[in-house]
Amino acid sequence: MQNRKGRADGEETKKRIFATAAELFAQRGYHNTSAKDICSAAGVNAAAINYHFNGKDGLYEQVFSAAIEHFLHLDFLQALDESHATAQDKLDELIEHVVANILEERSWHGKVWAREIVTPSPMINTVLVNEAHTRASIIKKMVMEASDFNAPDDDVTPVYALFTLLAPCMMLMIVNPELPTPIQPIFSRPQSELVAYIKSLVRNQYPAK
Amino acid sequence: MQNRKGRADGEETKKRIFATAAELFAQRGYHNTSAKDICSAAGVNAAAINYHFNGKDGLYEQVFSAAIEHFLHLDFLQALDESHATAQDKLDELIEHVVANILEERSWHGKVWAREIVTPSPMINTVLVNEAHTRASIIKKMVMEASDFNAPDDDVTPVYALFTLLAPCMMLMIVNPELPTPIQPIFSRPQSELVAYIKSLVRNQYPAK
DNA sequence: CACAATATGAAATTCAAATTTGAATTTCAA
DNA sequence: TTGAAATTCAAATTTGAATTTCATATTGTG
Repeated sequence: MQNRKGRADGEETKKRIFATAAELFAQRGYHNTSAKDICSAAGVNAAAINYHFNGKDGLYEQVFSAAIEHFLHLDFLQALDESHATAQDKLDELIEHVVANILEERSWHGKVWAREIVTPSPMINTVLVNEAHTRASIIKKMVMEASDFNAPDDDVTPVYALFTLLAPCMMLMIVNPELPTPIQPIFSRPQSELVAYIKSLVRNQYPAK
Repeated sequence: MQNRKGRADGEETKKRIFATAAELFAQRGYHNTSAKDICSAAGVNAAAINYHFNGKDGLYEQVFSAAIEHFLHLDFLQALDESHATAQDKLDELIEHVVANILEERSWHGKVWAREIVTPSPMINTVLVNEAHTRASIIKKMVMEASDFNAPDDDVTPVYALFTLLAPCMMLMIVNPELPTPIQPIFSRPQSELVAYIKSLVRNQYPAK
């Protein structure tokens, strides 16, 4: 019974629901996205979410897990950390990678993450402790190694350094580029310019090595 | 009939509902705050919101209007703009003012604003065009005057400058200090240190005058 | 072929939140 | 003191979203 293959399009429907839900959750957030919205956008029946994901919550949980898995992919970070490039080069590559990720058309991973920070669901605490902490440590280390600053007993310095990198990224993830905000022009600039901007922000904070 | 004075505590109840709602909307956002939550927290009957504010939407509208009115108060900005201090001093005072506002205990104005940016309600467009644009222009001008950078035809520069100031502020407004995020330590630092940090971020972006 | 497992769709149910209602209470002013 | 307007309250209703049900359709396998 377990390994019965089943009807061919089942998996297809499931994937379509997942993809649509990810987009919508990223765009509008959990509470502004009804199950019906997802189903009609995906062109499937209302019962499908329940059948495949055991309800809207279950669907969100899977979307969020995937977001964690893919945004700031741990393997990438660790490989970068262990590479033999100079600290400055590592940091540059990280920034390029992150900005590319954020600006990528239909990249929902970062947005789902960011929304979870702004309006946390019950799963946030575990995730922060398990996933975010590991990644943050690696990034903090990289940022500090690239500067001349040798963090003393006062170890809040790396946290500020991290903050300098995170704040503009978060902003880019969260603000809707369609809205006539004062920073809207930034969204139509070339990606390389944004990358250069963030690099300089991070570098100028402490004396460069 | 019009100028009949009416029952004494009516205004009082209305104020209490408003204050409670503002706190809750700031803390949890519109969709995570039920009308019943507001009423029971305010210790009033469920019908009161409808009676005084014509429903939850009407209440939110008033809270948001007040947030616009009080956060980055236009009079303050204009007075600062027209003062005879040096550009650098003006900018410093602005940053001090904003950070103080954000960190102030029970200051809901900025949070309601920030949430509206993240998850816009239908009123956002008008507000951005009418209110945000005016304020952003003044701030951009101040940031640019304080730097050595003379904006050429390429006028995206002031937008980046604004971004450098807004991003960390937005982050502070949005992230819940109770959550074990990687940047949590920042929330227990003295306010003066945060102010100094943001000042240096903004100053270092372009050659100081 | 036929049945067993899997998937879909439309309609019904459940559930929680917002709103409305109308009776009771308070206040003010004539 | 009495009546009209303002306010409060508890209960009922409405609304909208999520979930469940069940009848039906599809597919692979014995």
